[in-house]
Amino acid sequence: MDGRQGGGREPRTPMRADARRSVDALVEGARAVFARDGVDAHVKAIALQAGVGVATLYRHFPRRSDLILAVLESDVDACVEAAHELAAAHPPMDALDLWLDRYCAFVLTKHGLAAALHSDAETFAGLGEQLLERLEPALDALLQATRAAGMTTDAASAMDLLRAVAHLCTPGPAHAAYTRRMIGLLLAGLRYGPLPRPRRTSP
Amino acid sequence: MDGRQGGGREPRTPMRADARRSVDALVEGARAVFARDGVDAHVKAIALQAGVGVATLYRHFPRRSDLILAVLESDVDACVEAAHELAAAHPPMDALDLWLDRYCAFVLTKHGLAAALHSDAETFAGLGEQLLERLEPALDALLQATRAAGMTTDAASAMDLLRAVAHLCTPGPAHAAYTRRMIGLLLAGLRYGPLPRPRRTSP
DNA sequence: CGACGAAATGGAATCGGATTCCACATAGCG
DNA sequence: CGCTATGTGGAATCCGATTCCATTTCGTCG
Repeated sequence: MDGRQGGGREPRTPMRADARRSVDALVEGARAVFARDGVDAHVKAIALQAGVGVATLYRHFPRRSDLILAVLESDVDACVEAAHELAAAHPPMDALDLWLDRYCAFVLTKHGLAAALHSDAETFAGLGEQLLERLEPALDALLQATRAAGMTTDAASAMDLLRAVAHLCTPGPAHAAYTRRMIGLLLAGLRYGPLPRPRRTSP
Repeated sequence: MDGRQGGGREPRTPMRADARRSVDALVEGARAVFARDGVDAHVKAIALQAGVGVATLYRHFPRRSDLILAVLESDVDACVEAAHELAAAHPPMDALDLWLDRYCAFVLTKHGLAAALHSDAETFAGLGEQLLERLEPALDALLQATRAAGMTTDAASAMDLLRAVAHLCTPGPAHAAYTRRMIGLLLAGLRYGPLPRPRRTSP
């Protein structure tokens, strides 16, 4: 990755004003086009929507995944903030549950992009990790609170849960109810701890 | 879908012998190439491996997903059989747990293909449903047994679980331990039932 | 304030691979 | 054995991603 504008906060070389304008337009355009056409939207459509040429797109986002990542980052930040607010406004277990709901809604909305996060191709390798790592401290704080209250076991880490929910959410918005039910089950498992595994008797 | 060779068992018009040979070669070739190059393998590579022309490939499998589906079907059948064997050899809860393990291993092995199952594109729409529907009665039998023994609630159906595990497995073989842990949690949730949801206090 | 060099830009050119087309081959049948 | 519908290979076509480069614009420094 270039690291100049996608993930990094502090560009070493101050970016030229027109370049910053292009990047912003591109991210906004990509958000709109991804929402309309899905994650496999044509590169040209994004450039058109942003009002720039394709070369400009490629200059700033050499790989498609860079663009996806950029689009997702602002949503992630909103999720992090929601965690703090919920923690302040609710008892630990409720805050945890409600935040998972919030996170789930985020992944559901962006499910097309989220699917790309764990595509098998190298194109997307490690793309999602960066997002999850940003989310991790927020969820970890919620979890620490429920653990301190004796409401959950440590059978799964914050990262574990983040991944699990992200995966559970991939089927798409039509299955929102299903997803929420599965997350509820997962949470109950976390509450009571895993079952003892059976001993294998035959191979 | 064509329905002549992919999913259907009984072709209405008896297929010509050379055509059947092509189909078999294609499926075997695709299995090999997918395993080597991943689900995005070049169409040409598959045709080459099968020793046929690309037109032949397209004639029998107009869409890529048809080929993927064909490759997966035999593995699914093995899973169904395993369910029956485990049910006969173990107590209900153990059989369920062990079978989920088996199913998880299957999805993990074919995770590249499994990822395609819930891709957002229409290309793959409904592709996985067919497989899950074949698996569903097998798991349902296992679940009925655990329910009869009072070991699980009906908080999730067989189909629910099938989907959940399939999704949980998508990260890939490297995360096998993680996946198994999450499934354990899910199972514990199923054992004890979901937690009551908190009432929403602020929007 | 007004050049000048580096960075950025747009659109045309290129490239790669999926999909389609069609003239030829062969199985299955009388 | 010959006839017809079905199946086949590979060449032709099409489509979109990626790269290239002549031109424009920014930001700075004299």
